[in-house]
Amino acid sequence: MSDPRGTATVQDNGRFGAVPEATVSRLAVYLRVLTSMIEQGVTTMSSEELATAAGVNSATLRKDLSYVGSYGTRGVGYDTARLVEHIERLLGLDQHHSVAVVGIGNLGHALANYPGFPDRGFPVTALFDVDEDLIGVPVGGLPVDHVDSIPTVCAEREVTIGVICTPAAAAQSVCDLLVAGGVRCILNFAPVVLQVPDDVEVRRVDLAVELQILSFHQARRCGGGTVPGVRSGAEPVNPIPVGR
Amino acid sequence: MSDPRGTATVQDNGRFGAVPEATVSRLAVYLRVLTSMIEQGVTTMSSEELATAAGVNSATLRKDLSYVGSYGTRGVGYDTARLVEHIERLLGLDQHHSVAVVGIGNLGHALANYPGFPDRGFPVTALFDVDEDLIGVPVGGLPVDHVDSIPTVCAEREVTIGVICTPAAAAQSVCDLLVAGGVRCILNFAPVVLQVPDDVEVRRVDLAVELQILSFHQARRCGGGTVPGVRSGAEPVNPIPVGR
DNA sequence: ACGACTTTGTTCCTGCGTTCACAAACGGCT
DNA sequence: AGCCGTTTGTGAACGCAGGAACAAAGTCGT
Repeated sequence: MSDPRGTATVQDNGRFGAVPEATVSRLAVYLRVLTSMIEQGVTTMSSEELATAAGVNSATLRKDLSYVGSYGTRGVGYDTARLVEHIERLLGLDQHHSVAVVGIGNLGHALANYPGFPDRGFPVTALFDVDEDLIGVPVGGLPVDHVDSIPTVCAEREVTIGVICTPAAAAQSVCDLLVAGGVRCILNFAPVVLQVPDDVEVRRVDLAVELQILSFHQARRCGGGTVPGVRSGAEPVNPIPVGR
Repeated sequence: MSDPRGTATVQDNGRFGAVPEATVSRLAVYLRVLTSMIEQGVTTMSSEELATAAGVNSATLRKDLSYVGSYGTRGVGYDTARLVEHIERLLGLDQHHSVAVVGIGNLGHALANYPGFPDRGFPVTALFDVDEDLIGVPVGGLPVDHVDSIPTVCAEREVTIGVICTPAAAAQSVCDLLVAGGVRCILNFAPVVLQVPDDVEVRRVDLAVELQILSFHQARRCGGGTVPGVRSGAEPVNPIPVGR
């Protein structure tokens, strides 16, 4: 009934020991920084340098790297090329990936053309929409297929990751189609909580939620600003118990 | 030097007691579920119902709501309308918000037209780009201004949130311009860690990182599957010490 | 009007994640 | 060759978040 997924630790089961979820997301950041530095000709970085570049504590970084069985050299630092290689392997980036984008609206269109996907090893190989006018139209060099063909096309092209950019109402049915097509990783931009089998991993990105979080922080900083007159009128001036 | 921001608890300072960061993001989700239910005519929900709809534990939900000084009725549940009102106030949504999008490429174009922003209280009131061909062109009914005018335009239109969709190389300078224009909340889609003053809040959304996290989970589940031939060839078969 | 049931609000506790601090290891210099 | 400074890797402590369990409170039925 309850779904403990979310911020839980990834309970190993495989080749590597258990790697915390938080570490995984940071590893992806390190990877980006490292590749960027390699392009600039940097061959060695200390944990301190890499940590500041990634915006984290150096101790956290070293502990994160210890999960990948890191090969740093004491007194020198990390070999950037080797570290990239190891992180990529841990993240499974040495395996084949193929992305399908469902819902070619504004956002889907943008993601279909997003260079960051193919650049980082995630080629987009299938596009889907329900709109007949879009079917067959090439977007970013790839024709759009009908959502009904999701299961067959995804199976054919060995799609590993599905990206849902549909309206909220269509998201669950699209999700079911992706799962039927063998897709077990889903990135969901629709503002709904998807129901999936246990062996399917869903990550939700809600852009409006991000703005609301920012709004909270600003309201917090500004201090005042609560508009009067919204209250029901029966409550005391300070209804919220301050402190805990 | 080190920047502990990120997953730290929001250390109060204001009208409400300290609210954990994780709670804030969930509150935004509850808000979306609640407004959706209200549209369907639901006037009362129990913590159990709301929790399952939001995909969280009911105890967690109740604890979250306790931070907003919740007004539930024991034996009945929560009045949806009142709860929405309280959450909106806590998140600062009763205050005026105005969003600027910088970088009108594929992604910026999509965000400028993203209905979820105005629908949830975040009207987009300014667009910026560096491309001369785009200046003056209306996107979603709003003309694009040059990035050089960011400080003045943001100040004029009282922009509270800046969204950066530029290439990585331009992100920091754009960020500086936004800060100069009085913007203190920034949503950054560029894959770089921005340097900002202490009173500016930055949230980063890296779409490729999301895919990499999914990739990790899939690699983890599949078990084997490491493609041979990519290796340098000097390492033993099992270079990573299994277990810790 | 009273009892029983439902549901909230809260307290305690467990577990994870982050940080500090230190010992082991390695390169460079004399 | 041996010493020293530097940096990694890790063990321990701290703090926060999540989950279970329970008492207070309020409603519904009789």
